[in-house]
Amino acid sequence: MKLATWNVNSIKVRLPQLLDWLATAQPDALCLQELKCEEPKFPRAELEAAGYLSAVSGQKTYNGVAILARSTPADAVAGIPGFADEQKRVLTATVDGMRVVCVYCPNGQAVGSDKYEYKLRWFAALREYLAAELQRHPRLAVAGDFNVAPEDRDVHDPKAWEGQVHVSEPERAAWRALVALGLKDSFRLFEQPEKTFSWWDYRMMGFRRNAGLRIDHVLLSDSLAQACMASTIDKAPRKLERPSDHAPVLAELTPPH
DNA sequence: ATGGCTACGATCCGTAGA
Repeated sequence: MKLATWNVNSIKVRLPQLLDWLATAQPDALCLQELKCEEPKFPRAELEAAGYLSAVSGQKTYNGVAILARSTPADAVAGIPGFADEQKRVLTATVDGMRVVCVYCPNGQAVGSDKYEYKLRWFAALREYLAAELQRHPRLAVAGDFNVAPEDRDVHDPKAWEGQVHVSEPERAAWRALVALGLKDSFRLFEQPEKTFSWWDYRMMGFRRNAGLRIDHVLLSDSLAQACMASTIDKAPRKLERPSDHAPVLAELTPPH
């Protein structure tokens, strides 16, 4: 089974590319971020016609997350229970006996800003939630835009980025605290080409220069990690006209016994 | 030179992303 995540940066603008990508990549489950779309306007029918049912937590202009799957994502829960937040950044549902948490982690804007403090508080709440969810669901996947580049090798120019938001030590510590729950970065389970990234700035010809960051991730609990056969980043959609600034990240798992 | 795109909702620019 193929599990994927993609920050589409507007479901409305990217729908044609999304439909093409679903037909080509054929994921069994797909986590989407930055829908920028309220639930009533979510293109449910178009996706269903393409063979995908959806759970959606939408928001106008900002944020918004969804989980697509071949059958209805079950037992969907929006948000982090007990963490009051207007921003629609988290959606959890069960797909093929696997608990899938779709996350759009805060950007943080700048180290020391209010949004940065919110990012760190948000990660602490996510950690508590995932700890509890892991107890209930040993087969757990957390997929999405984490807005953290875990290590310097996930950064095109570590010197230029040193100490900046997305790579600062408190953010990386928050990432490691998630991993310490017993979650594996699926991408790093395998040998990977150097300078593989999942996001490139629209400006300064970021993609042409491969000036990117690896900030989109699929984390897998131990039992899922054991079943993981491959993890890749598909740069093809980033090459299209009017692309999202993020590329899809995939993890391929052998079916459960 | 700290900018440069892109999307959105409201205009004819501001906010936000990363």
